[in-house]
Amino acid sequence: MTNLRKTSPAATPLASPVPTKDMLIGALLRVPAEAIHRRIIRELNAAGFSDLSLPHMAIFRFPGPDGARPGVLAQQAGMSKQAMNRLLGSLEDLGYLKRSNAPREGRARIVRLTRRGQAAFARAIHILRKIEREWNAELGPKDFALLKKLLCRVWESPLLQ
Amino acid sequence: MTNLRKTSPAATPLASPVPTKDMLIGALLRVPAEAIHRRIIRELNAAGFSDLSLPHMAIFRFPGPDGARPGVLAQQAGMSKQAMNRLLGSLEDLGYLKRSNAPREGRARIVRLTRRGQAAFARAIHILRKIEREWNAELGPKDFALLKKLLCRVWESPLLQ
DNA sequence: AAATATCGTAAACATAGTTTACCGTGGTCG
DNA sequence: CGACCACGGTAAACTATGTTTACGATATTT
Repeated sequence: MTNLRKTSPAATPLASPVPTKDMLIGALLRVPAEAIHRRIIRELNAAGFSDLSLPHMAIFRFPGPDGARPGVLAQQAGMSKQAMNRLLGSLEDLGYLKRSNAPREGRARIVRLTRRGQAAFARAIHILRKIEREWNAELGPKDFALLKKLLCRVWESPLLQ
Repeated sequence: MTNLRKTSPAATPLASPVPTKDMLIGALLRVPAEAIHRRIIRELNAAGFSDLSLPHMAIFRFPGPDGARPGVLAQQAGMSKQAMNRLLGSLEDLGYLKRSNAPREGRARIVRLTRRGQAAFARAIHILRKIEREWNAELGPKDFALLKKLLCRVWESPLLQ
């Protein structure tokens, strides 16, 4: 009679009931990409970085922000400099990084990960490697390597405008 | 001297300067998936559906919402029922769909695409097929089919929790 | 030196999501 | 049967996060 949870919070997406044969490349890429994304945050949260949320992942991802300039990070993430700056401010408040002035360039700034920031980033890489091992086991080493190679070719091609 | 644009709006993400060899599966999937996502919205907007925005894509995607129930759509999209309902309301206001009561089940509702909604969904599929043709030409038919097949295997595997 | 472009920042605003709460229907079990 | 409760959907308040607009400081150009 106490009002328990009667609402559905955000959950991991449900797989669609449609045969995979008919699926187009959009869904085939999007769904696993999102699954990985969510899992990284989940495990990062469980690993002591519970103050990191989804949008922070725009920074703790591939090449990592260490040594980069805010504007470049914004461009890589596909968001405005202002939005990126807000994110950076938030992560600075949380103790994951700091912004300092670039040497010899008064207007530029440089992002530096703190020790905690480095730990979180290393952890994210660790989780990703664990995921890669799982995929490797499921698909087999040859096919997994093949999948990555094909995706690399997409990356290097002019397809991604 | 009039205040022209001095700010960087959201742009398409910049490719990172790191060799693809070192990239992990997360980025390899995420970046092309996002590129496709953005392109579909862009072309949908250009094709006369300029009132559709990014979040609407949670509905106009793979199996399509026609005949589905709001709660199921929410689960598939990985968001709360309330958020999905807001989206559905927005799309209903824009004339893309309507919600009606399900027959024989007083509490359930059914989403139905209007003619305009069907047109938009068909257009999205059309754009995706065009993208597939481009990938097919770039990678070669064999390798593109292989890529899709491998992604299907991922989909069917228990990897995507 | 003045004009202008660039990098970073800040505040106002808009959008979109979660949390909290509720209504009506349908099933369950005393 | 009737009380209870689970379930699908909805609405409002709150929160988070992004864009728009605007600006300050530094570098560059003329």
